[in-house]
Amino acid sequence: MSQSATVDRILDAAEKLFAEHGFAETSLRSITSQAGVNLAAVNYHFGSKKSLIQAVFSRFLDPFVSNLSGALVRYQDNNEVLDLEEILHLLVDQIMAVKPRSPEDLSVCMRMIGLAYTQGQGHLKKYLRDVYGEVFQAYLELLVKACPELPLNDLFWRVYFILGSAVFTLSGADALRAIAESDYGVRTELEDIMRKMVPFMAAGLRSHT
Amino acid sequence: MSQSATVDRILDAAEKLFAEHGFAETSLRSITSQAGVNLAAVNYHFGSKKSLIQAVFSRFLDPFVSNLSGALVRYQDNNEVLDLEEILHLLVDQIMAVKPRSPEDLSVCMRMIGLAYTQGQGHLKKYLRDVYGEVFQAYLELLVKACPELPLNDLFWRVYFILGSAVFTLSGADALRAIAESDYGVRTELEDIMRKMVPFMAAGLRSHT
DNA sequence: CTCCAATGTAAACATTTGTTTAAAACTAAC
DNA sequence: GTTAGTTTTAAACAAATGTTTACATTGGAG
Repeated sequence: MSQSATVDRILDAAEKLFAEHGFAETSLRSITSQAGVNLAAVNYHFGSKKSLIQAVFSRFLDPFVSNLSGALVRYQDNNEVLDLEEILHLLVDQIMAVKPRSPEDLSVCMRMIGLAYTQGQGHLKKYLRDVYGEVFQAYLELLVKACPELPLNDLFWRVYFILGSAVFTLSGADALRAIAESDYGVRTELEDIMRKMVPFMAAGLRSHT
Repeated sequence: MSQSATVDRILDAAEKLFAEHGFAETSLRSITSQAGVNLAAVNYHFGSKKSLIQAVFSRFLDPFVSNLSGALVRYQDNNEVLDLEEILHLLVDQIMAVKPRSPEDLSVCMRMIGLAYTQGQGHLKKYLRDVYGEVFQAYLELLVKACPELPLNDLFWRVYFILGSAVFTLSGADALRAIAESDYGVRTELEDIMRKMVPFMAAGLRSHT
């Protein structure tokens, strides 16, 4: 078994279990046994459980953010002004461009963002800001331009409103999709959920008090 | 020290620590030492840590839901049709009517709802549905009536969008308020945040694809 | 006062946790 | 084929966890 095989098996197992049970509730032993590797492999390859969590995180987020960053500078260079729907769809497109590895990684990622922000301290929040803060700011600029009449202070809060919608709905997406299917007989894919968010969020951002 | 004093001290300490660090990351020892009571007191008075979590939950949620339930039947009896803003403000009012004990309990409660829904299984989700499901359904009815042209399936998802906004923003409210104050020089109370949510959510619910 | 149930306390319990160690197995270059 | 470096393995580690036990203390009712 080559190195990358072990590393990937750990990442896959961790991703799945984190999405199911959360981080604190998932032990290294459950991860390694699910991955079929030795317990010590996590500390050998990743150093610590915290680093493993961040590795799961960045495996999904790195390519997504890098794609997004590319798209953002493209729009900045062209000085294009996008409307809100286009700006929001940008995220959906970039997520869909990265996603095809598994349906779980998006949920894990969203759950991590949720924990990072709802959990007062912790390494995740700092990690997020340090690694992805710049692209986040650039994306914010786009939103500011698209909402010229909205006070910055209000935009600040609304950004967290839409972030909350995404984090909450997508991190529990599996359970919600099951409910939607049994109650309304409609299969809703992750992409469908995100598409449904766009007009909702755009209208919310545009609303005036 | 009478019984209720110990019980309340435990609940206060647990609420504060849960809000700061989360549930799994908060040990009974930290709770009891912060409360100034013996470690065994938690198991004596509550039976287990899970029950303590639910007790913290219901101390805030019980009076809130009972108030809300009263308001709901009042509107049902009068056959009044409220618009979306009024329906959403109903929640703000009922929360504010209960809240004045501490600013933390709302955050704890929101975090618990978040965990209950984003954490695949767990006792919290079942507890929530068993105890408060009925009122939640009644409130949903109000929303359905206020959005007659919206397909039920879409309303389902949008309800979780607004729930996500509330859960995410309010459970991390302390940190966000600090950022808002330092970046924009505006002190934003919990009630202000909730008031800002109302037009955002109403517009989102009304939006059409 | 006496007694008894309720409450508080200290200590110990068995598990589980993340991490480390030291030796074994493997891999590939010379 | 030997060697040097990397990876895997089993075992042990210390620390922390929720829970239970057995005993003390309390506080009011008879």
